[in-house]
Amino acid sequence: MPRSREFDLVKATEAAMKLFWARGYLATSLPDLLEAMGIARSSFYATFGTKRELFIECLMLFGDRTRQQVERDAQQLPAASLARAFFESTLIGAPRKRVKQGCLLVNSVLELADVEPELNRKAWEKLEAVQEVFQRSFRDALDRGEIANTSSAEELAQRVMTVNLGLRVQARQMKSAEQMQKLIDNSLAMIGLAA
Amino acid sequence: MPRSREFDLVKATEAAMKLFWARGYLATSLPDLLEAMGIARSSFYATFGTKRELFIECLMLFGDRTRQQVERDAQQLPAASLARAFFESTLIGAPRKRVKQGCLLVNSVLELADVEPELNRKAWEKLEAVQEVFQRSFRDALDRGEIANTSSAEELAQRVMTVNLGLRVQARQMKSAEQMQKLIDNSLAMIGLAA
DNA sequence: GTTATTTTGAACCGATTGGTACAATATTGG
DNA sequence: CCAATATTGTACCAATCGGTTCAAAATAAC
Repeated sequence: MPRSREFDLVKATEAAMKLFWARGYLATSLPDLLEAMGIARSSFYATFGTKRELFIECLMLFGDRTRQQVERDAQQLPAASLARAFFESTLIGAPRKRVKQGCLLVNSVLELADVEPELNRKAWEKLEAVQEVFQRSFRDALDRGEIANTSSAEELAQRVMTVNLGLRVQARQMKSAEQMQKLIDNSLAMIGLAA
Repeated sequence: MPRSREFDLVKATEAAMKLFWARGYLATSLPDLLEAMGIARSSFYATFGTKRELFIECLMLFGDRTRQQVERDAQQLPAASLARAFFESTLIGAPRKRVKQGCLLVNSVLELADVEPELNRKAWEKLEAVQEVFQRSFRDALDRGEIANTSSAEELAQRVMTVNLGLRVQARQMKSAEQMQKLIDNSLAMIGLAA
């Protein structure tokens, strides 16, 4: 048997994801990817297929990780503070550089809406999956009476999603963490979850 | 004196704007622009300069028109219903195709954040100008006591901006006008302006 | 008609795009 | 050492990118 080991496949995918995340799908060239991933052109096509296929992998990776994070939080936190935990961990707790990259899914959905409908659809589905986690959490909390039932679980999740999208766009412009914190506080107050 | 007339300069710029609006800056090629504008390659460079310069023109045109529209509404409507007027006119009243294009400024800000900092800055400034119109309107209304002073004008304008960004992203995915209307209603309820 | 100039179309530029082909090399198990 | 294969580097591909050049054609004022 032959040379069995490869480069770290996950690490390489993550490096690509970070690049797509920062620059977008179209603006990320193949040489850019190769350098960031630390592999040769031939290995790239042998391992990951086309740039498109790799990008889809990155979308999946990012989407699944985000959903899993919210699911973990949903098991440990009351539904009313789930949104704050999500916003603060990704928009305050994360390194400033990463915050300024916004969200790969949101970036992709906007960049590719008219240009790459299939990629756009995949990204949007992942965003909807996250919204559903919020919605389930709100539904459970409503059933248990932990939340005032002035709004439905669907409406609450929709609000979180709208605010989330708005915050991700602004995150790409934001200067200080203080401004971001104010923005988050104001947004959470607006959603109407006392917590 | 010579051949004085040209093609319609404004019409051509608008055609370019629509293309940038739908596809984004990077994904819009020069041949695409020429066909949509109905002019020859040589005329393009003689009249508009580079693709970049034309794009800046389009950003300015779009931003100024949007701000002017909000300013007009602000003179005729109570501040509390300004946001609804803005959202409904651009997200419900407009042709479905245009709604799905979202907002040129929002699209650009997200697409170009890391790739074209200067273009990103110009787009963001235009967005801030719109936010300021909202803020002025809220301030006047607060001074006149037309709005409950539970939130400051700055906070209210910030909320409108966050919701606006969120809605524009979702507009690129939305199917029916009914869903969009629900989303708008839910968002306006969240902002907390009884009107 | 003559002259001035806008507009056009086509040819051309170097650079870059995503993707392929392949021989050389490095590493593994036997 | 030998055989098998993962990986590399390089050369190459056609296509497209944004941008330039320039002569020909169209249109205007005189």
